[in-house]
Amino acid sequence: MTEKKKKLVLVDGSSVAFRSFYGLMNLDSFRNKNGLHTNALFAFNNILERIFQTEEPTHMLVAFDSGKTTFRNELYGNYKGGRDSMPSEMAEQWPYFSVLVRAFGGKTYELVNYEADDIIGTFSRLADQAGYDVVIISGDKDMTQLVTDNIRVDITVKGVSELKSYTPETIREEYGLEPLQIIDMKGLMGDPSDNYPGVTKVGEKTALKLLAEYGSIENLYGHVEEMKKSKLKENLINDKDNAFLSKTLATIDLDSPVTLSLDDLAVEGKNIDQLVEFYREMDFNGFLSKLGVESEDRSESFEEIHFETLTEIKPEHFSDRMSLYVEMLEDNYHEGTIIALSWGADGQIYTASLETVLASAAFKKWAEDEAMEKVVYDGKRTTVMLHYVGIELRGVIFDILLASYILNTKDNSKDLAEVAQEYGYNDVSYDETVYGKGAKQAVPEDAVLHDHLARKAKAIRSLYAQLNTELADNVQKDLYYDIELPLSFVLARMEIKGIKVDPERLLKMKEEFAGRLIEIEKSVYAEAGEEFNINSPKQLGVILFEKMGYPVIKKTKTGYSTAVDVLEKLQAQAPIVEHILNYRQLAKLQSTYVEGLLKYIRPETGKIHTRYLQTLTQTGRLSSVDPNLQNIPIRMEEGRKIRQAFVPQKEGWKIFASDYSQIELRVLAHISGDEHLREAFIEGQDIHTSTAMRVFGVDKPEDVTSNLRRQAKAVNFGVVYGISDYGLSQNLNITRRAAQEFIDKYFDKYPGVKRFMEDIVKEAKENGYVETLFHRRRYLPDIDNRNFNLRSFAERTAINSPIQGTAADIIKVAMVQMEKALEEKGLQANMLLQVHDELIFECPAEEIPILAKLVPEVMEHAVALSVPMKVDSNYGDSWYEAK
DNA sequence: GAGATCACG
DNA sequence: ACGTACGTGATCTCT
Repeated sequence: MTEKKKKLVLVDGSSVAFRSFYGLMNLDSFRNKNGLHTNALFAFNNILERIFQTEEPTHMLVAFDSGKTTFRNELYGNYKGGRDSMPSEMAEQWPYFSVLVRAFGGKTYELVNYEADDIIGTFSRLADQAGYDVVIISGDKDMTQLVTDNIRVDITVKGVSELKSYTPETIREEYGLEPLQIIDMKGLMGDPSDNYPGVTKVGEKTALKLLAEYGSIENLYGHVEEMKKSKLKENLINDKDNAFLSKTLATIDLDSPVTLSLDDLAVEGKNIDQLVEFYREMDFNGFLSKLGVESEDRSESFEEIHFETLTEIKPEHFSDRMSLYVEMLEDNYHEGTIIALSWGADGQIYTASLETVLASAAFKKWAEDEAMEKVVYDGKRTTVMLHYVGIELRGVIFDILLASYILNTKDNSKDLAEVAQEYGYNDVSYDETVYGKGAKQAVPEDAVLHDHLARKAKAIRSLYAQLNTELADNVQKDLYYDIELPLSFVLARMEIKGIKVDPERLLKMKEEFAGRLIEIEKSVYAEAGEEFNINSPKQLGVILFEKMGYPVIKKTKTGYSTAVDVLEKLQAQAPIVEHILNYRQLAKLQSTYVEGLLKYIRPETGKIHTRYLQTLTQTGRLSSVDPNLQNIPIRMEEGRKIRQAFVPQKEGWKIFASDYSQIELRVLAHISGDEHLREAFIEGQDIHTSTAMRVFGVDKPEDVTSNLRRQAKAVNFGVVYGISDYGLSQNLNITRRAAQEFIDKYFDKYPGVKRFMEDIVKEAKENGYVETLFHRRRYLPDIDNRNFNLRSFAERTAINSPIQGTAADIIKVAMVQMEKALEEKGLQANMLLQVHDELIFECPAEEIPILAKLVPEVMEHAVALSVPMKVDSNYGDSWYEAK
């Protein structure tokens, strides 16, 4: 047996610790019982776990910077000068990083006068020479200078959740440089974060260009006089000293006087006792459970809970304002099975099996009694689950999950324990701990199960007052009580009602598509000269760009892009592309819509019951799953025919649909107050034509060509998305410069919109969040991030969220009112679907004239804006015909 | 489980 | 200089 090759993992402890800290900036939610912040330790633990799992190192070292000054300060006094001191939230965690590493069985090391980089550089060289495989993990790209055939460098991206690997090949690909030339690049660029200058006005692009030509700083300066006169040449000459100094500073010392040998770095294996102790100290209960010690230890640390598991339920087991929890492991409550239930109030908690509950009249009576108020966790889910066992839940006055989502859209876990912990309540286990996950998921013995459910019932009841107060503090009680909570029950009824889908229609399409797919496949193979999997972008890329030699237009992380916009650019020169596009379109329809939907038709009723996720999106929109009925094709006629399968539930009934016209732009007109945008809506103009006239200086609407209108439409969309020149240029296939001109023109003509955009970003910076008209919040922690990408994204989000979110608020109000109106008028019509700005109903044919008046009436006046709302309606024998 | 692609607003 | 349009979900391939 050959010995396994030795593998050394070197972690840049200081840099990864900081990345952990800033990557998981949710400071408030990561504190242990003593108030110590633990966010960075939590993230650091994750990365250590991943290292041991994926790399399986035989040797390992985590290096830390030591002290304030190093030999580099002797070369350059200002080295790393001007840095803010470590935030106190980080400083208090600092001593624990090495404790954690040692518990994992790894070594830590620091060396006076040297940085972590130098320790790592030195050991990587030693290990490379000794024939080890070496992996370096850091948040600092400078490390890539250490890459060799045996040394790989992984740099953290997105906090620490992702790593990007650098090998000699990837460095050549990305920079066109050999690893050692990274030092020259840094020399020319300098490093603002380490506070040393390079050559004035030289950034990455220029540095790469220079190195492509001259190879190194030394050679560059050997030939600098031969360069033709330019600002660049001047700067290079002036800053020569800087360039050489900063190259020296950027060079990692491969020969630092380390006092350990490679053998000292051998991995010792996890010290479970130390890990358990550490996790307990930090309150990392999730990690404890992964060690398999959680359940006993954790429940020991729990307060004892008093509850009764009933085998016979009587009226005295109920009182007003109790919590209610119904347990089911499946996500999809339309087809899952209830395991058991729990309910109660202070000092009076009960649990019972489903069988026991169904055998008693008392439970049903209490559950259905509107006057008996209940607090729940996920009211919609609870309502639907109980409906399927013949109980119509009423009297729900508070939903913890829904409230938590309103308070912070990020706090929306389906596991009650996670949300509870967010609010400082820890006396309840995670579902994963109790039930396990994946293939190992199972219901535990009754004692454990009922204890878990009793704790949930207690948690729900305890959290109610706290969340209610926070809603009041945030001025969100109206949003919660008048919109979201009533809506959850409207949605429950829509889901339960379901929509009828004609399987015959879909089966016909399936057959037709199958035949055509085979034909198209043949054409593709004929053009390509071989058979391959057209569904594989990887294989398709090889055929298109290697075998057939078409020009590469765009690349993805993993290879060639074969997305539509790329293929369309090839269409003129590549006959195969037409077939591929046809294939893609049909394959999508076939797998996602024809076959996909058929799977969801319930044979007993012929209906599909989607689930709306009310606590998922960051803007307040709904989403739809299992199946998604909010993305049924409409843009292409071929796909639109799918809608022919969506029909009314009864003979002689019709499908009726109403949609808001331009709701987001109307919302923008309202909240920005821009007079020109408002005027266009008040006067009932076509908004894109009106924008075209103003932006392109056209006097009469009839002179706006379809092309101008199309461009204006793209600009309008761009505005709603938080416009950027690049985004618009991509969308319109024009130059960035032209796009920027459009944008400038637009802002010139719609100054109110411009002001809104500036103000809302300012507001986000001041408050840390933005709001809709109804005070729905979205927190934007990245709004001040030093990373340009993250910050820009947060800024665009600050612009878009109040617009998209207010539109979502409006249709939600309309839905609540709509259901009430249908009820009051005693109509048979059912509201079935919501697709962001439209509502779809079914009704007897004779009710069509009533709906045609009632629905737009309700939708248009659900909310009064400073511009009118407009709603268009249609109806027919299927969803397809309601267009 | 992630990435690419494509369906919708 | 940076590298992008905003919000979603399902399916397929591939590691």
